[in-house]
Amino acid sequence: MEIGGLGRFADPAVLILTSLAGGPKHGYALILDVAEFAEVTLGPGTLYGALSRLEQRGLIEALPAEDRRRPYRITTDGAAALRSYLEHAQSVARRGLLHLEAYA
Amino acid sequence: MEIGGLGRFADPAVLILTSLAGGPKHGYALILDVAEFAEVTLGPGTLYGALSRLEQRGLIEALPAEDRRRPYRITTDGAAALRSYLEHAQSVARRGLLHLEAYA
DNA sequence: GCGCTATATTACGCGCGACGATATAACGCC
DNA sequence: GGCGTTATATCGTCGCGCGTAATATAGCGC
Repeated sequence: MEIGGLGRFADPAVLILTSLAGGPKHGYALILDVAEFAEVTLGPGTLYGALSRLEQRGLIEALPAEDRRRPYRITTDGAAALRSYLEHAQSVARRGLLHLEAYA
Repeated sequence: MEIGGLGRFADPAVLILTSLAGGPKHGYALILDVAEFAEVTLGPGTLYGALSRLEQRGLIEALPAEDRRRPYRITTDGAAALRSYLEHAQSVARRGLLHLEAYA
């Protein structure tokens, strides 16, 4: 972890939902997709832990397994929750970046 | 905590830095400011805990106390860390919201 | 058969956030 | 003048969830 920084935005639940909003995926594919678009590498424990919590909360649902793959899909509730979260995050980010303009 | 949701974006460190990017503030004023612009109420433990961690990491610095108030200011490092964090968060949020357009 | 990729599960430690209790000072109310 | 309320900060503790790593197994290349 880079010294002195905040790190990136790396909430596993949000990253997973964001990836699943682009289409159903199984765990391993999520790791790769998230690593690509968010430059954050989720460890297996982090990922599968977050997946089961998300499923328990009804934000994602499991699809019939193919092979050894266990795919997940975002639910309507999940999409709604993600949208409201991201809109809120955007508004905070805009405010912050605006204030930061003063700092060269 | 609202049933079934993600909650809002509520990382205390980021909310505090975002608020301080708008000017120095002491702890109690931070609680009020954050509550206003982020609709998130930080409890005292949450806030002061995050404050000392941020100070240890050099992202904020304490100013001379007035009265019983202990004001803090964001540092150059803090501003840089915040900016890169928020830009990254924005890019994730944009991607997510774009994908979500498919969902009605 | 060996090693590497793909894919998932489980266990454990620990940071940190959530919440509550406590302290104290200043102000307004009646 | 005592009382409730706001302002302001500290501390303790409890548990969730992240991070990491170890493990399992299947398939492919060679």
